[in-house]
Amino acid sequence: MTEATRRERLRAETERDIRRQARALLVERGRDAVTLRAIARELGITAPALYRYYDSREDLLLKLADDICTDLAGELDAGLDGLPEDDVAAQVYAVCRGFRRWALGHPQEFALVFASTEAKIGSCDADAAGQVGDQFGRVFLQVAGKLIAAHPLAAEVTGDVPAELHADLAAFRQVLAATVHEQGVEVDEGVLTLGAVHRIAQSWVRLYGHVALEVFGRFPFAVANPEPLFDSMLADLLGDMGLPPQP
Amino acid sequence: MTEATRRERLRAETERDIRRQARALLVERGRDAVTLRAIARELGITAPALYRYYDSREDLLLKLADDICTDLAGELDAGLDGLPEDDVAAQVYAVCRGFRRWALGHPQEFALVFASTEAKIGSCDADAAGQVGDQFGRVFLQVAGKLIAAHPLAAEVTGDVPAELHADLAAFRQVLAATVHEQGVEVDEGVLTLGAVHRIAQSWVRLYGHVALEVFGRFPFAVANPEPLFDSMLADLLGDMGLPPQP
DNA sequence: TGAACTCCGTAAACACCGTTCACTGAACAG
DNA sequence: CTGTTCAGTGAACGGTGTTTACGGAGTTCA
Repeated sequence: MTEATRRERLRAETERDIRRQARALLVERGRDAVTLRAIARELGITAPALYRYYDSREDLLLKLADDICTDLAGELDAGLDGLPEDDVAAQVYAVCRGFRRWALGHPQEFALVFASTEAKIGSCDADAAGQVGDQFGRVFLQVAGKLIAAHPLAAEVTGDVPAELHADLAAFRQVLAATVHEQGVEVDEGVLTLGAVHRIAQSWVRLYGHVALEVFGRFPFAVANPEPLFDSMLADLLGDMGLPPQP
Repeated sequence: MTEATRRERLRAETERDIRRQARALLVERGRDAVTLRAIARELGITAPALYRYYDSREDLLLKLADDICTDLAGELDAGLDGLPEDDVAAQVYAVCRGFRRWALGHPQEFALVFASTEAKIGSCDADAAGQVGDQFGRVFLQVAGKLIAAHPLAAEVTGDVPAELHADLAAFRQVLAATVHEQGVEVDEGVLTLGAVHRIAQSWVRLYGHVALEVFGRFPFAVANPEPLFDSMLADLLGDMGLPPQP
């Protein structure tokens, strides 16, 4: 039945335990508290044992960031679950609101994955094959692709895109197309204009900007009631994308 | 001449040295490398001596963040220096481009001040008196205020602002007015509509969002040529504010 | 079964870290 | 000169990441 040997099962189990403990420490007391010795102590083993599973603390944090991306993607997917297949607007709202909710509820994880100066952590860029690197990026790009496909921005928008941007945006288009395709949804090449992918990038700038500012408390004034501020940004953003207003 | 006693002079001098060393460590090897022992070692003293100057490492980092804000403000002010007093558009461009340039050139400092989960670091919100907390906020808000004053957005924009936002935006308006006033520039109360300050907040979201994404490398695709991407965002943003296009 | 091998976990050690504490000696105030 | 203030010290405590040599259990194969 179980292909795995006893040793392999045990190994997988402790690896899971390690990440779970690391995660708990990160959530409760911040990145600096994710300590090899603290993890080991909690697991009833010694710190050097962890080196059988990870090359270093840095390596563990990297894997942890990957886990977090996957969990976030799962949460966003769950939020997408009950929605009608053809109501792209609702899906976009769900992903954007879900991202904000998750970030506010998991500030330490957000900081690790989305505000880390270590280049290796959570960098969402695609590898050579044009596949997106992490699970969160997958969800975001899938919905973005469906948004473009459902609400084709006229070609006239493309004219606005400066020539210097073409190369980068073409690369982005490829990533988008690959991500959407991976999910089985076909999107017309003609619809995926540079202007459209440019707007997607701008949308990510605004979504990320708002969420990060809120998580880090860096608005230039004390925001007592942040939710409507976010909603107005979101409405604006989706208006720019050609979607009708929606609660 | 010098009112200060010998002891006071020496104290001020070593305090400056401490911050300079701390800053160097932050820049060269990141936040975690800003270590009391490393600073002391470099200064030829022992670590406990630093406790005569700061309550803790955390306290030192907080003061460091304040220094950084002031330096950033100085750099932005310098970029503003040669510009014609009445060309607000040029001033806005200078501040936005200057902020990006600074952030890309000082990623560790940017992360400390603008992406820290510790609430006490760099939180730009105003205190009870309506004064902005840090020097960087001062520069940003001054230029924003002048932008509104020079290019009054018609009152019709205000109608778009949801009622739930009014309280927060009114607070922001107060901060803005106080900051601009502090510099001697008068701005008409009628011009500072809620719609206008709302757009300022949205502009900060986009400026911060782009810069942070670039510093942390979290665009969903590999950006080979980020400058035009920033410029197009900036042009869009200032178009929204009612400014004419500009190189 | 028994030998050979793989590999998880250990203890000890090294070089760091923040922080506290009792102390010295120079600068200062009168 | 006397008493006080205070920057800086050295020792110590408990914490950290990481390396090393080593034991012992799981696995493989003859």
